[in-house]
Amino acid sequence: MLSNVLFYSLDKAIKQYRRFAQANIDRAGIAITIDQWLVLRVILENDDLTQTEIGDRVFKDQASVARIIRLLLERGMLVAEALPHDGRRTQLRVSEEGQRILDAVHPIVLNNRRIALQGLSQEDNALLHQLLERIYLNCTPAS
Amino acid sequence: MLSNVLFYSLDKAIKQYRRFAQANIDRAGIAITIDQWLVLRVILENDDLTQTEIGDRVFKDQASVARIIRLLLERGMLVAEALPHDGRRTQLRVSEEGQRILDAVHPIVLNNRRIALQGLSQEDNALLHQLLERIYLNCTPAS
DNA sequence: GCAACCTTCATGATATATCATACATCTATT
DNA sequence: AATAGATGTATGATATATCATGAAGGTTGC
Repeated sequence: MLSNVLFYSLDKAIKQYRRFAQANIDRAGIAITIDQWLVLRVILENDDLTQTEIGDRVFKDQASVARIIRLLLERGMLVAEALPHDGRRTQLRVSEEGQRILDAVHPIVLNNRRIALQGLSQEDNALLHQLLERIYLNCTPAS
Repeated sequence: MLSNVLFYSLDKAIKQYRRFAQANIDRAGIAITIDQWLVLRVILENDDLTQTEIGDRVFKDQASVARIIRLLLERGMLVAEALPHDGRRTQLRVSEEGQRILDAVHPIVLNNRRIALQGLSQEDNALLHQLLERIYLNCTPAS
């Protein structure tokens, strides 16, 4: 039975949550995807990461991060300036427009989470995080 | 903190599991993606579904299913024949090659699940499914 | 039997994921 | 300082996700 497949249950929950969350952002008239939002948030919190480091934090490939950053630059949510000490990199900064969008998305994210977790106790929530982390570790090759 | 974001934890676990599972299939020299495998399995279990119905079961868009089916046909894992009573549809069947691949993937899937769930008790496992289902329902608009 | 509507499937556009690779630049070693 | 190796970024190819739409076929009501 497919429903016994762990992948299937996880995939089902995350996809529904993703659709729900994205729909609520869209409905608010905010032009950003969840993935772009994640990257933008990481850059806001730490603006001197490489693309690979950003990818580690948001669990994306460097190539995906590169393309998301390009979009965020094109749409004016990020600005870049050359770094004098390393010609390969640029200094990324969340622009005012980017900050405006982050501010607008924030309450929506909180509300999404609240609705998604309705009926789950604090202990359920903690256990869920713990189990997900355990699965993550189990699937992570020893390094 | 990003780690507080439900989406983030779910995304992290499912992505790592997906990479782990796909790597094990690749390592066995089997040329199929997890998503193709899911669709193939559903067709094996029920070969008279429309693309939309298949999509409902594997939690994919009809457009995604259409493209996955085209690939499965191109790679000889599925065969199609016209349905006399409805010119829009075709009868899909898992080919011998498709069955061979399903058989080869099966033990790998079981092993993936076993490893991913190491250290989780029966109750943990049941609770995980239950919590994921609850999140799914919470994110599903009343219909 | 025809018109209006619905279903099924295909496909274009855009975003993301993954792998591989190319290119530039930086660092370490000698 | 020159070179070898490591790092940072961009991009091509392929697969998938989502939305929108088009085209063909089916169904219903009249």
